Amino acid sequence: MSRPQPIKFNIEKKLIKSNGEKALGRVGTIETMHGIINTPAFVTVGTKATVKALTPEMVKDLGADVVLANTYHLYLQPGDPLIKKAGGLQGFMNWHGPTMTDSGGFQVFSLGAAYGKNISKITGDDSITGKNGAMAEAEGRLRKIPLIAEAPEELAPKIATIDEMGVTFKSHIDGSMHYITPRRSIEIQHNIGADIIFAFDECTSPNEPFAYQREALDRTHRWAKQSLEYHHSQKNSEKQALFGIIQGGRFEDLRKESAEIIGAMDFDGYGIGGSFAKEDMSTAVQWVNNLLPEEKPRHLLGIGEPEDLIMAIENGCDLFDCVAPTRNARSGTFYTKNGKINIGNAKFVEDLTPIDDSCKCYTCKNYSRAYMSHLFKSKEMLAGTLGSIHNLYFIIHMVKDLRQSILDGNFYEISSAFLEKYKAGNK
RNA sequence: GCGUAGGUGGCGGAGUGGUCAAUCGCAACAGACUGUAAAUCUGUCGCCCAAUGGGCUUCGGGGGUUCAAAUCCCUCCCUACGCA
Repeated sequence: MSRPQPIKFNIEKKLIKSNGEKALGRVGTIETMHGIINTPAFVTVGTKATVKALTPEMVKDLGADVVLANTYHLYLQPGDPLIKKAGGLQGFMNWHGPTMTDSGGFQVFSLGAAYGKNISKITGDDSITGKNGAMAEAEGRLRKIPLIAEAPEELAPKIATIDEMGVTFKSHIDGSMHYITPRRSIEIQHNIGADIIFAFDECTSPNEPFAYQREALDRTHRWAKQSLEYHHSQKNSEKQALFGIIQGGRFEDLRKESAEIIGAMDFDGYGIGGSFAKEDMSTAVQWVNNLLPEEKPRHLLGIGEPEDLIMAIENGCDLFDCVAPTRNARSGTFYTKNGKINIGNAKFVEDLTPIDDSCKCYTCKNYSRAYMSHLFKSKEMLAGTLGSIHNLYFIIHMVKDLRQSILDGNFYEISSAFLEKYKAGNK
């Protein structure tokens, strides 16, 4: 009955509301083969076995506990057999702490339904209400291109298509065709060898109607079962933990059903997936976390703006990964306690103060906004490095501070004080 | 001094009688980015306005031809190269 546990999750303290009621949030630790993750924890994204612009030593020094890479990307390049040969992800990329891999499920979405469209992990109302479709139609008329009304999907450029058994991808690198099934995703993730891996799921577009969400959810549930069964049939399940993923779009009944079905499967933890409208996220997380088994860790996939992290921590998520800190950093958008700034703006050219005067990161301790502005304007490589150090430090330490505040019993004071200043700065 | 090629918006550089306030690139100015198709993408970029439109002044200076000129002619100024 009891199989060896690849990770051990301990809850140290639960969040208590001011009226004495228990909230969903909690503080804990996840023990993996390669070290401990103190939760809630921000998971640094290193899709292609590298946190863009940073060495592993920098990532470690700025306080990251864990790095997440991507199955789809590493399978295509350099190929998972090579990574296995190189000693797994840890050995290959020289990161000796805990690691995770995403299953490639998100690429079903970003290379499929969302490909070429203005839809992303967080989607504004415009695209949900179909404004982009209308604009494309107008453009089509302008160019006298006949629109095939009954088959708009055929016109949509996508390089991933779904069938019952799996997903066909056209490599974004060289155009070659690849077929990934749940089992194949787990096989690849076994070769990559991260401490925590994810079941292969279908992340749906919020534009899809209920009927499709229903169909996709059932498929994701079947895939979850296939992922889990294959995983447990392999020795790797003794050292790698597998997380199942909850989907269900914006629908309460689907989300709850998914939490119950996936939550009842013997996963080592759970991921909450999906593409959200901003206002949907908090409710979806609450529906799901009220139902998931309390004693297993929960990962809110792909989330990470400061206000979202506060919501996620309050509502019982233990892990969250996000490309925002590093992607924003590389395009010159930095987090500060007073909101985000764009270092490219003219007002920073001669600003000799640090990005955030209260920040203790390497960048803020040693460099000014004027210097960062100069690095960006002159397109120097160091810009992305110093910027990523700051943004990751900011987000990781923000989460660490919130973790501590739960231990100290002042989460609500700390988080609302943060939000007040942060939102005022963003206007 | 003679010859040749040129002088276009902050810069580079298209255009060579009408559809030109003038392709494009850079710079500049702003915005976006949430399980990384991303060191990326988008918008603005002569001036003004009651602004999915309208008005005004522009293509070295001046003058002309024409219904119409950045584009043709004359003249002056300037630049590069060649010859003296």
